[in-house]
Amino acid sequence: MNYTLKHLRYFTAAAEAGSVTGASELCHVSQPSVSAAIAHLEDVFGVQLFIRHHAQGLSLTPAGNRLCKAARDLLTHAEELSQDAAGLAEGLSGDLDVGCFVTFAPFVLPGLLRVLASEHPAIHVRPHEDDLRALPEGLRRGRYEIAVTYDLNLPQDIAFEALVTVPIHVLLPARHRLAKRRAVRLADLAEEPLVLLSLPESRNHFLSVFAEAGLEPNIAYETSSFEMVRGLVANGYGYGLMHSRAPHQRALDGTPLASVPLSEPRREMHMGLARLQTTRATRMALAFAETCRRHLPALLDARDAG
Amino acid sequence: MNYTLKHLRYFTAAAEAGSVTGASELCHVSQPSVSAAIAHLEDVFGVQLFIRHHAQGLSLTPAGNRLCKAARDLLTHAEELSQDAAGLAEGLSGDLDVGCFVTFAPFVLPGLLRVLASEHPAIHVRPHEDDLRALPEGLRRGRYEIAVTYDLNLPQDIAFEALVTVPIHVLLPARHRLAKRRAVRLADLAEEPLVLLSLPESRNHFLSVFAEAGLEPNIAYETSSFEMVRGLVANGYGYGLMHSRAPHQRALDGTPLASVPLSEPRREMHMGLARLQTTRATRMALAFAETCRRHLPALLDARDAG
DNA sequence: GTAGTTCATCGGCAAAACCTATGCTTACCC
DNA sequence: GGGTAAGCATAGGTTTTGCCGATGAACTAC
Repeated sequence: MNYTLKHLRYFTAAAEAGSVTGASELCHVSQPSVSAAIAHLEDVFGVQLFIRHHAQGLSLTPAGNRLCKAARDLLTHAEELSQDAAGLAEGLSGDLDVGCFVTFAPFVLPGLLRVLASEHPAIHVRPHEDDLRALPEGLRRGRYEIAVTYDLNLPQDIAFEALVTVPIHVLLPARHRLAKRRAVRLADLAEEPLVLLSLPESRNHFLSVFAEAGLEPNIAYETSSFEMVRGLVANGYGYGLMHSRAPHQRALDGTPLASVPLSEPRREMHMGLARLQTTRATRMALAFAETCRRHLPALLDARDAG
Repeated sequence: MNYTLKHLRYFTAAAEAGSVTGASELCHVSQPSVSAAIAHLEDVFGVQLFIRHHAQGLSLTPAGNRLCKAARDLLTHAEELSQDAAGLAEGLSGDLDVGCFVTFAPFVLPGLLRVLASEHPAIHVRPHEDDLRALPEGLRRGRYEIAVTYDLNLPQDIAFEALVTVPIHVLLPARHRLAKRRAVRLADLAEEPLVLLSLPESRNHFLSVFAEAGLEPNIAYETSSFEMVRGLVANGYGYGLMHSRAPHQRALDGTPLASVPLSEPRREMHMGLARLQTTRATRMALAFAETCRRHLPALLDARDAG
């Protein structure tokens, strides 16, 4: 058997009021309740807490005095815990863990965080970059409570809200024969060597684009790095397929490259927000989602315009 | 309605075990109890704490993770409070508030503290010096839980345990005609001027000694300071009556004086321990009392021999 | 498909907390 | 000194809470 926070509250109230009756009024309970709580604490602690003065209240014993200070500390600590919880639940301040698909994280997160910081300065986002297969697992394991991702093979337990339709662009060397076209068709590319971005889910996605058209690509290289694809393409090792587009036309080694839209209509793919179906969102997550809804499309358009 | 420490215990156990069932075994309660506790916390905090994986346990949400750390802190804090209480009740370590009659405090407390420190090194005594009237009040107000005092007019609510019988000594100037006697009678003194130690209770005590003998003293001076009495007596302003005897024969100004026992049998007065009737002693107080029983007589004898 | 695992819910029961009423002790006042 | 007021403790009865066993629901794994 042990003590409860309520016992401590009645005890400290009695110490403050200097009487059981006074404490009972402070705590809005009956006088016997306070009396019993004090007796209970004296029992479990094995220490006399108060000296009873008949008809004129109580005094703390030396031991009671020390325990009263400790009890007050514990109660304020408990109060802080409640405050923390309330802050997490309702407040728009504190840390918010957000997952994001690693490839486009540097394209969208900085802008989103900037907007969020202006709308909700007290929210501090902790970004977690993962590939498309790790993101649902991160949500399930509670590493983050919301994620920005593509709707590629999302499991049933993930709720997805599409925000932006993302087209496929073809990356070509700057001097490639197709680089000046306004659009290219899959059939134009089938014979060319492909530098494939090979990440979980996205790899299959690109291949299925060809399969739906009854074509099979000619895979020359596979890499999991966005910038590696661009470097290989720029240097003439093949063409690349991308959803994310950089605002400039150079690979990291300075070699120029071109980006041309794919002309065929395809099954659309979307960038959007993913959360667990079953969980209740915190207010911070809701605020983040609202910011994404309002600003994510514009952020991507601005990139395209630039 | 609020949360209890038990709720937090079940919650943190579930976080550690990664499952409700595991937590129920850790806490030796049924699985529904843990389940209900978590649901209750999620309700009062308004935050989802866990992500439920059907058939394979739980994961903390980001918010749950933060609250879990806070809950663990609070629980260890609560555990410390219990430890403190247990230490106060049973342990022989910590602070012990002790009252002592101001006049003889410098005669007995240093020696007592030295013996106590060797027997119970972890007990730290905080001495509180008061006059005989303030001591019972200090006990009642919880300023200290035990006191070393005389049994002079002690109220009914004070329990007194006599340890040493203290005789009255007569202080005389070194060259006084009675200074060489082995003992003096009250009748020898009645006409002499008296330098009276005038503290609450003790003043009346000295006067009643004369009254019982049918005599009335000739009060020349009154002072509340032990050393002031000695100084006045040494310089020839009268004789003094004392229960406490210094180990030397000089007043603070260097003037010599003599100390002679009073010969008459009188109502005895005792030095001993005072506590409130109704309170239960802590183990530290009991240890202090035992130390006093064993060493206080010897300490006073040694003083007399020296 | 079947067995195993795990969490949530339900109904009953026991413990605890609470309240009203009362008793007991002391302080205060005429 | 007796009466009154103040204040804590106890008693009895009611409500609330906590706990358990059983059951249901949802998923995994073979």
